Amino acid sequence: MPRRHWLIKCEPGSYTIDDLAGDGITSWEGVRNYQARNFLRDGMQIDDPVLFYASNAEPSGVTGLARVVRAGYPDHFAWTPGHHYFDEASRPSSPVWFMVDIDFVERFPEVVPLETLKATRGLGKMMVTQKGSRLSVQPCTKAEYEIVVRLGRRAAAATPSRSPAPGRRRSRE
DNA sequence: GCCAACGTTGGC
DNA sequence: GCCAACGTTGGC
Repeated sequence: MPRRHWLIKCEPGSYTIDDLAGDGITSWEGVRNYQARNFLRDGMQIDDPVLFYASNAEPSGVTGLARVVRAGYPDHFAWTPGHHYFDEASRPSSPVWFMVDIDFVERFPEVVPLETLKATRGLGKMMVTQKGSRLSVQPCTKAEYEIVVRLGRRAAAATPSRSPAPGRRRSRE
């Protein structure tokens, strides 16, 4: 099967690429949307590349890369009464919700903002750039993934305010 | 904090 | 099975 590529969203108040860098491997539980569930359960395979997207952020955008290290398995947090992710409809004998494990790969020097994604050639059809796209687990194409990676690795150089071009720097104040 | 877009629930 | 009401997501 060809390698699949993904984008996962999380609000910085919950989890960030820095948290992932610190944790290394983490479980990705708590997704409570059927379409996203299907991608977690049926789509994500070990070693699939993942874009890590910060939503509701300033700015929102892709902050780094992760990798699937465990394919879909039942979200057992749904079975713990009182837990934030508890759902009485899910049982060990017939789990409703699924999760994966991901591993940290890379933190971009700067976030690649949604605005940049929208303005970048080749990303016009990417799910995350569509209006009203709320899915927290999305597939993307290999080409889209690679474009975003290129943007992410160049982000620092593309931020003009950060470092003036050498030739234009004043030698003395 | 606003609100548009979307998903889910439940009355009928 | 329709659809209004409601809840949530997430850009802005």
